[in-house]
Amino acid sequence: MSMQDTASSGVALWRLVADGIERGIADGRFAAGDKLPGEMEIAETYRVNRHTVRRALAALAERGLVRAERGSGTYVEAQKLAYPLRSRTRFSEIVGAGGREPRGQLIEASEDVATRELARELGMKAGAPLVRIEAIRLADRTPICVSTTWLSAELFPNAGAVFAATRSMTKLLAHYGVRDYRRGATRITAGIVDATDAARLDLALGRPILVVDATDHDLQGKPLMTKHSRFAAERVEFLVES
Amino acid sequence: MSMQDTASSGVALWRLVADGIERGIADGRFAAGDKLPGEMEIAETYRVNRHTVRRALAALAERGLVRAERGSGTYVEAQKLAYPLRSRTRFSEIVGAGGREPRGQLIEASEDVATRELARELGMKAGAPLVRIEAIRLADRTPICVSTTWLSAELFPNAGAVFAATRSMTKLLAHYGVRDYRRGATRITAGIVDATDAARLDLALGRPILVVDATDHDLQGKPLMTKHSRFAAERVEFLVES
DNA sequence: CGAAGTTGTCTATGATAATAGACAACTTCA
DNA sequence: TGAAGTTGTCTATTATCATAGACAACTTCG
Repeated sequence: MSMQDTASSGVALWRLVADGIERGIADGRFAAGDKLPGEMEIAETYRVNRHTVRRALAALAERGLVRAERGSGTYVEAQKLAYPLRSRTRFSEIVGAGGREPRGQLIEASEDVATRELARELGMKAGAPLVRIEAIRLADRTPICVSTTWLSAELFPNAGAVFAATRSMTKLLAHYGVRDYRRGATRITAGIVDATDAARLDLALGRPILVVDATDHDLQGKPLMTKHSRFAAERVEFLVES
Repeated sequence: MSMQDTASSGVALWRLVADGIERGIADGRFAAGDKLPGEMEIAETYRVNRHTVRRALAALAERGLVRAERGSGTYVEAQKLAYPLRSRTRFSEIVGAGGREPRGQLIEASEDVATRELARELGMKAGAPLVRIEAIRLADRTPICVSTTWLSAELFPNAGAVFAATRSMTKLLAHYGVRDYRRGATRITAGIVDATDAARLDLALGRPILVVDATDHDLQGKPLMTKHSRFAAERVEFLVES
């Protein structure tokens, strides 16, 4: 097939090939680490020139989805999501910047009371009412992390329902009039996934996780929410900027 | 803006302009009969050459969305076919109500056996003989949708030939003594047209389709046929009544 | 080692995309 | 009538898209 065969669609051929391969990766036909078919074979299935296939693969490689090994083949990258940790950290922006679609999903929302630790982080008294939101975040269809978020039940009444609707912490805060916020200190540790999180993250038992604790503040420095997140270590790599 | 300014996306500039104008028509910024901004003005808003705008407008004109009048302007021509989804849904009536002439055409008819899913929909056993009818429906000469329809080969023997002659599902059923029928649950999703359907619907590659799965029942609730239809999203607008 | 298969790179050609400028043909409106 | 604004058409140039062939560099495996 060449562009002039079909009524010109305004979409480059290599883009169609790249989209096809990417869908194959997204829906699991090609798993992480798998070897893709050879360039010649791909060219035949899409009925395009090998160079067109190379263009498509180059685009995917630039986004880090695949990696070519000379003489051997092209492999699906153990697609670790590059996750820069800055003061202005937004999951949706990070995932979107990688050309993938961010999704958030509420697992559970409940009322809670502040432990001494939580109270200190959030600048309130121990025993104060909190909203606890358990959520999962995905890039395309790949689970990236599960987070437990605590917010003041007084400042953010009904926060669980709002998050369920907006599926985004940023939008949740905007709903209460918070237009911007900053991340405070972020603590990173590692651990082994427990059974609950393993199921949520579609991870095998015994695999490592990155554990991140962080508190977000408004521009005046007032604490807004504190988070306890568990990332699938095999899918993420944090970038700490110096 | 030129293609080399942005990281090359594999989508032609004129296509971006055309999509932008089409969205303006779809969401009502430009109503049917309205005059579009002049080519120069469009070129400035999108920061492209006037010739690029003309390419975009030509693509829209070929699809019948706009009509250029020399010396005067370019006008919005058509509107989408309003397609209400009710229990009594007849393609011919919907199209006829819009003052257009409905047409149906057989693409292919073949014998098939019921998968478990089809068997459940049609209330039969898996492996039961089916007739599969691939058909296209048009309003005047514009393709609206392609449908794959499955019917019991025992209840509707030779259904393919009957449809080829009558070109209407309603008439086909009447031929077997079914005087009236109702639509059951309808499932609507969206997707991207594949190469086969693109050719049948006269759609460019990469354009969206509405995917509708539905099963029709007789007045006693017995399943008659189940359909898998793909509508050209740019030509149809579903109306779900509350 | 040697053969087969893979990715990387080079040259070359034709079609398409996008830009630029100029002018004709036509409509609208004062 | 005439000026302003619109679409239609022409030539020209540059960059990108897609194809084609050939060969190098490398990996894998018998």
